Amino acid sequence: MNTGRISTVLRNGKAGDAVTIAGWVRTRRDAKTFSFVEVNDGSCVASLQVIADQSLPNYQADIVKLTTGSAVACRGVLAVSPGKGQALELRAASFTVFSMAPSDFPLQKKRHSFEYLREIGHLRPRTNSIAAVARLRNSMSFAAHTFFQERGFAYVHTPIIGTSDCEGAGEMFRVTTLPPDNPPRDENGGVDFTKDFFGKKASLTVSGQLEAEIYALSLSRAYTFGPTFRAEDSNTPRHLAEFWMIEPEAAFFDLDDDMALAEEFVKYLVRHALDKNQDDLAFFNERIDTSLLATLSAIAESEFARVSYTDAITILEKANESFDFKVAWGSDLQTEHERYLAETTFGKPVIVHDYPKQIKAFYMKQNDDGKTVRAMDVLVPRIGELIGGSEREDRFDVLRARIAELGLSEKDYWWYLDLRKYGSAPHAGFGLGFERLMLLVTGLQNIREVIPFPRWPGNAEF
RNA sequence: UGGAGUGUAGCUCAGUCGGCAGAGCAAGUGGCUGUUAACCACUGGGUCGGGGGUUCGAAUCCCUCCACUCCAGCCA
Repeated sequence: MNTGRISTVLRNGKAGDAVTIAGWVRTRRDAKTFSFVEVNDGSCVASLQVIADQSLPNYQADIVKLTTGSAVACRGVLAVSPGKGQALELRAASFTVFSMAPSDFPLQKKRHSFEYLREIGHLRPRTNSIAAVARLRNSMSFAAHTFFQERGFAYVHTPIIGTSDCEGAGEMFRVTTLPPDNPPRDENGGVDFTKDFFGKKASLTVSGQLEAEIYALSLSRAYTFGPTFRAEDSNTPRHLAEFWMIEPEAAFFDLDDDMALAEEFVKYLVRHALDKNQDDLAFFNERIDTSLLATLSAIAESEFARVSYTDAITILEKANESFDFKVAWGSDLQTEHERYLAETTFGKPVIVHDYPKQIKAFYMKQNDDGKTVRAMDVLVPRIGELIGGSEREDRFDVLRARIAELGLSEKDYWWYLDLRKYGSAPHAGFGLGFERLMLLVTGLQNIREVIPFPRWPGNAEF
């Protein structure tokens, strides 16, 4: 079946063109001697208005009974539409009905709540909103790869399953093939994981960073883009149990290079959306967030603010604002503090850098002041933390001492330490939560809407 | 996981002081019409989230459980 895409027909078609399209009926309106059938194939927000005349052989039998959700194909000729709302319409010469959606089809020609749509994950991409998310997500994925490819970063597939028990980024999902009801026991009565598939405890990855460092210290520039798993009991509009993270890692990069890369990356992606997904963004701007286009244009053109953690604390202490959480040097910035900085103080994305070492991970490079590390977070209005990154500790002795100081086991990190022993080099990287980016570019409120099949506590149906 | 809120027709919601279960949309039937979430009329459609209690009587008050949403924490 040689069908055209509706996006192409609407963009390039002219009156008189013979075309065939296929898709799903959004709505039908009957006139005296013909029917208006709006068909959408997911290629763009717009549907194509098909004129089905009563002279069609299956007019009475099928067409006037078409329901929302039915699957059809139409062959005919494009014509200038005399009605308002569309430039072109398709005058059908033949009209095939593949299947008629019964009356209990869950999607109707009206707005549904996103909560309801989550319950019908198998059908929700047939809505304008979720289809627009899917197209934009595809476009953003492609742009992320293009950005790094253009800059000499190699795409590295880091493992999904790992056995390092202490990456320090939250609760992990255990991977095992041991029988849950009667696992092998060791002499202390505990589960004997040496009998497990990998010979030790294994989990789904919480970050590809440590492995990305291996490739950064061989290819110089590498990045990962893959699924990431956190078994936290999180129930918020910004967290998922399974999400996609982009993690570039570059040798001979210091924190300033890292921050510059992060800023360039975010702007590149936003600009790409503004350039290549105008129709979908216009849809979100109209239906979801009327300030979206203005916000994205501002981000694309703004210079991100940079402020040290210490200066940020000073700003927050002087702020004429009653925070629920006390501001104090040495404690982590709360969401309310981050939003105040991004939304009120600077009114644009802000990069906070050089955090106290006690609130950051062991692998971050220590400053000479003995108190802070070369870490940075990119905070954006409305979303909060979009990116977290750092320059990595590349000095063998310093890293080893830090591991000991935190009571971590050196033998768990033997290969990570080896990287500092053999040809160590300054390097830095960051992690960008892909779904957080999607929140930014769609204007949507809940992260469960911007991933095709969201997973959160109690939910993994589709 | 803590705090707050919500749960009524397929969907979105109203339901007053505890007194016969409602509207719009969707579906079905008929009508009208180059329509635009088309329109008009009629028809069918209910475990009021589940369980327990108070009461002559509970969608409504009380207890409990469940689900979802928002805020917060964990973070990306």
